[in-house]
Amino acid sequence: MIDFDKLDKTIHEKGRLSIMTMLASRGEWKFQELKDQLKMSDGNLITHLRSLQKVGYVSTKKEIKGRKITKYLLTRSGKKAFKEYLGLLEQIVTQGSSES
Amino acid sequence: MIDFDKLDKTIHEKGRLSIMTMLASRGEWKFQELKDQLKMSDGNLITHLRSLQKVGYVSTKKEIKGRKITKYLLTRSGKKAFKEYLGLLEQIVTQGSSES
DNA sequence: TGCATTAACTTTGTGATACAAAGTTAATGC
DNA sequence: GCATTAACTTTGTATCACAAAGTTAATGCA
Repeated sequence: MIDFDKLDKTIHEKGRLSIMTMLASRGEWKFQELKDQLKMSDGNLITHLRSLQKVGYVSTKKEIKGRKITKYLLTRSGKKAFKEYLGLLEQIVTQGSSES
Repeated sequence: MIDFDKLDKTIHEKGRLSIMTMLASRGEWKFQELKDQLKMSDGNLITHLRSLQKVGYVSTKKEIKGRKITKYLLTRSGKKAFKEYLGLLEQIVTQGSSES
């Protein structure tokens, strides 16, 4: 039986899952890029990013020169947590496709 | 880019996802069996089952003889929706594991 | 010098909902 | 007829996703 208690609630939410997937697929994303791709409001996006930072999955890089630009990326711990989350998804896919 | 809008919100919630996974892996489950396996309260479990029924993913079979027993199973539409949901999970796993 | 513009926020309000606890109904078996 | 059990229903609470609007600070152009 799959242990659904292990399913990371922070990652599992749709908005944050899409953020995590993007960050995992490519190193760094600007706030604006995430916003454009995911079509989220400023408030919603920043809130999700904040909660991902709070649990230590995401960090930021600030541009020093020019207009203020913030880039978001996964931390080591974020990569690990996401990997584990994907492991669980794989289990679900496998079990769900078995159709016994 | 993965289309996260297609991610079925009814299925995606942890509790209902675990129910759907169980129902997909084996034909019929008694209310009691689901409750024991998933360690949910009566109220929580029945509420999730109701919302799955409401969207037509789950149906019931009642025992006619003996103590009242209700069995839950996926409908055709539920199987289809779950399959599509799993398709999206697969995309996420694939993209997430690519680590470009 | 100052004004419009833009990025990245913060604040606030609302509606939805996961979940637990406790109560209800109806049937069984002793 | 009384305790027990399955399958609910009802109710309350706390969380949280999301949008809208306001804030701050920096830029570049008039």
